[in-house]
Amino acid sequence: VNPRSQRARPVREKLATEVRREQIVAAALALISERGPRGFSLAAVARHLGLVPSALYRHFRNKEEIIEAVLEFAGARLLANARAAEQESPDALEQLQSIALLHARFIRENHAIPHIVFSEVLAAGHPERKAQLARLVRAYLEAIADIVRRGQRDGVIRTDVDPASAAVLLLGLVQPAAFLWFISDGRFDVTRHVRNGWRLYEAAMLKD
Amino acid sequence: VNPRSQRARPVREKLATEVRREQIVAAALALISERGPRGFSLAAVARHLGLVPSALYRHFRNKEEIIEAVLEFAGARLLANARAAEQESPDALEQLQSIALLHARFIRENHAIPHIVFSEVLAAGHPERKAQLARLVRAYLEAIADIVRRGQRDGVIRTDVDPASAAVLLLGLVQPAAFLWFISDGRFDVTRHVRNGWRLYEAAMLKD
DNA sequence: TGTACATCAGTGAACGCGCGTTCACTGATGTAC
DNA sequence: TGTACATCAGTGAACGCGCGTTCACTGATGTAC
Repeated sequence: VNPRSQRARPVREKLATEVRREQIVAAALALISERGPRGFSLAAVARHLGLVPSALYRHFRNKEEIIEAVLEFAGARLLANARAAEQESPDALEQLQSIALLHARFIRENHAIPHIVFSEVLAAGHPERKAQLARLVRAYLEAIADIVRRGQRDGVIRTDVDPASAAVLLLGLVQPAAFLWFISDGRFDVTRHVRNGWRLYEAAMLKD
Repeated sequence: VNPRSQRARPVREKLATEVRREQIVAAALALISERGPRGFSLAAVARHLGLVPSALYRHFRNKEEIIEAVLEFAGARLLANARAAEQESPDALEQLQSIALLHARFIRENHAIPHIVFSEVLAAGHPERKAQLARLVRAYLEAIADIVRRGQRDGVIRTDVDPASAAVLLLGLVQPAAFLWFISDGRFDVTRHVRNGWRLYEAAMLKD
């Protein structure tokens, strides 16, 4: 036996907590994306970073806290998408289309999201995790509804549609597409569906 | 100590395999609905039926086979909904609305479905489970697309919409609503959203 | 109608496994002098 | 610039737990005679 291999992990790399926290969140997302919620174990996260499981406890109090950080990250990304879309064009309908496309891309590039949203991560977690997710989604839908209202004021969107319903329906442009993409192992073309669906959505919303 | 309690399970109830298989599938759905995918353990299923875990192996080869049966049951229900909707009215648009409402009700009454669809049940299971789900959803969407095509032939639906996209979009009427209902602990009104959303969907589909 | 027997649903003890978490420790890193 | 020390990220052994699964058994049920 090689004597060097008997000394376990001879060179240890120490990184600051802020760096490790980000790495751990990224590893959690990657693992859920690749192997589903069950693939997200502390052992797997640690292995991904070249650490030992107990090392994670230097940066998070427990697994629950890691899930909290993952949700926070995903929520921030969705809201950032909404804000970015608002910058792109002054037209409310174009902003809505842009949000749908950015949302589709986000899920396509990071399909941990549907897993987290529906999965055991919530069921197993404390009720606070579910409440956190509810708050996050509500903020996102509120941002979309605001755009719809602005479009109604500007005279590009029919005034007889309920902004909240229109926001949920925009989610409906993306969510089933992401779902089909997921179960078809990537064969379903999300962007193509969102573009096709958008034409219907626009036709329904457009002021005559 | 009461001597009767020392004799474990003095009266044993034996039921035919076909009966037990149905009970086991029903128990699995109930447990996932109430406690999420993690709540669906063989121990919990057995407890639910007043059995011992190993008894389940008289009726299914392993846990995987139970999941297969659950998916089969759910898929049959969705297709039955589609067929029932077709009986209710000759009008394609009314049939589509009916499917959306029946689907919403099915999920509302049995919210194991979103869990199963996205959750670890798939991630953990063999690839065949995912393929089974994909087949099931494809059949459902195909049934809906057929109705859209019929509506186009009958002149009630615009001919420039892609039937497949229209089918996915109908799913988008229901899926986000079910999701919001789930994370809001039942406070979101699914049926109200589906009715509101339907008006937009209809407006987009209607032949001028 | 009564008895003998085969079938097979249900039992309970036991298993190996991966999980999240703890704890006393080690030793690299940055700071104070 | 060089040394002593506090800090704290990382270690590794150990834990209790619930899980899916096995296996030799028991005894209720339905059938053949």
